[in-house]
Amino acid sequence: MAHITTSIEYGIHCLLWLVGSGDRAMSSRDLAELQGVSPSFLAKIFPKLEKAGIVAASEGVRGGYRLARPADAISFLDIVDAIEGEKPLFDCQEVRERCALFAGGTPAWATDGVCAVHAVMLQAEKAMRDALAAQSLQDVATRFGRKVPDDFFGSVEAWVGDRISGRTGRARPARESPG
Amino acid sequence: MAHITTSIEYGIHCLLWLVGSGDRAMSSRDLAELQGVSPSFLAKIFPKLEKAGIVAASEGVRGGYRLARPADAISFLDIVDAIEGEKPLFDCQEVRERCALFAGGTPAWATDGVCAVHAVMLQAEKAMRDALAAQSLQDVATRFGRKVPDDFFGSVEAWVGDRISGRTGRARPARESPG
DNA sequence: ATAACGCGGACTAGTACACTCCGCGTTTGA
DNA sequence: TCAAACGCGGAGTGTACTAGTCCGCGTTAT
Repeated sequence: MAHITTSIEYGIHCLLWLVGSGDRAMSSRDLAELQGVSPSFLAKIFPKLEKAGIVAASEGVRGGYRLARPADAISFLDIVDAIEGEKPLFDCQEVRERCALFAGGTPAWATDGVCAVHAVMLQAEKAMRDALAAQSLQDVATRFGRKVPDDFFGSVEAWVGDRISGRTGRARPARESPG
Repeated sequence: MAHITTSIEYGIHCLLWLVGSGDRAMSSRDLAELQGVSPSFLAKIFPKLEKAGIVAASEGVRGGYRLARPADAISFLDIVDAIEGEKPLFDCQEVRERCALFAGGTPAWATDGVCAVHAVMLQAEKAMRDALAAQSLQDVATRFGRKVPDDFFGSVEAWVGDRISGRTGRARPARESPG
């Protein structure tokens, strides 16, 4: 099991689909089905991204989400903190205060400053956060864009457009007709 | 809650007490009571440190643990891995394979190499592990030693010696007598 | 007016962590 | 020699968090 959860993983993958989708909003359900993950679970993640100012929501029938700012201004750290809520890597139990030799009262020198063990963990956490902060959504999207075949994003556009118009009845009235 | 657990915290604090205690073994119960933590819980942690070659155990009535190698050859990363077992920071769900556009078969270009999101997380994990590997037990013990008053380690020696001899009856036969 | 949206609360199953308890074999010292 | 102090390991227990579902609400386009 991991400290960086699957919620974060799903969130990042969704945001990557939103990079370059311009002003067209995508619903969380479409993003879920496009990626083969649980729609109801994704629906729990997006409000967190919205409260953090990473995506902007539009309500109503053609509503959905789009990036609230340029993809190069959204770091992986932003996303992790938005979804997980800045949970520390390490939760210091202040063992140093409980030494048996301090029966009755802990001396001042023992609790002065940050616990030495805690300090090491904070340093490690900072190293991790710095690494996450150094990667933007745009970086990874660009890296991914170089891998895909030329017609891929065209296919995605078609798939999304097909779904929206299919639901609102402007096109494809035949398939999956009720009854 | 934290990914670096309290087991690791307790383990590190114990090992710090063992730095400089030379060839005298300390029992896990003494280490627990010296620090005010659960003896039975500590007893679950030490066998992991022993299997990892960080401490050496001696059995029997005056048995206990001592460091298996010099404190400057034991890094925080060694301890974390010994107790937690090298759990990854991130568990990739391979979302990229499940794209709805890949109905039936995922193309080779999509699964080529490491997932781009996973790659970022691996980089962040490496940054954290490097930071932990850069800190040795000796580093922190030295840093702590500069904080304590001159007679502190003497008091510790006395406390430990008192406990051992008190239990085996060589001294202090009076206090806490039964009945 | 209906249906697709986002929103949020309540709920569930599984798992991990912190912690306890017990019984075993080993070793020492009274 | 026998009890007590050790380490060792397995089997628990309670709590908390994660992943995931379900429902009803207000909003909005067709």
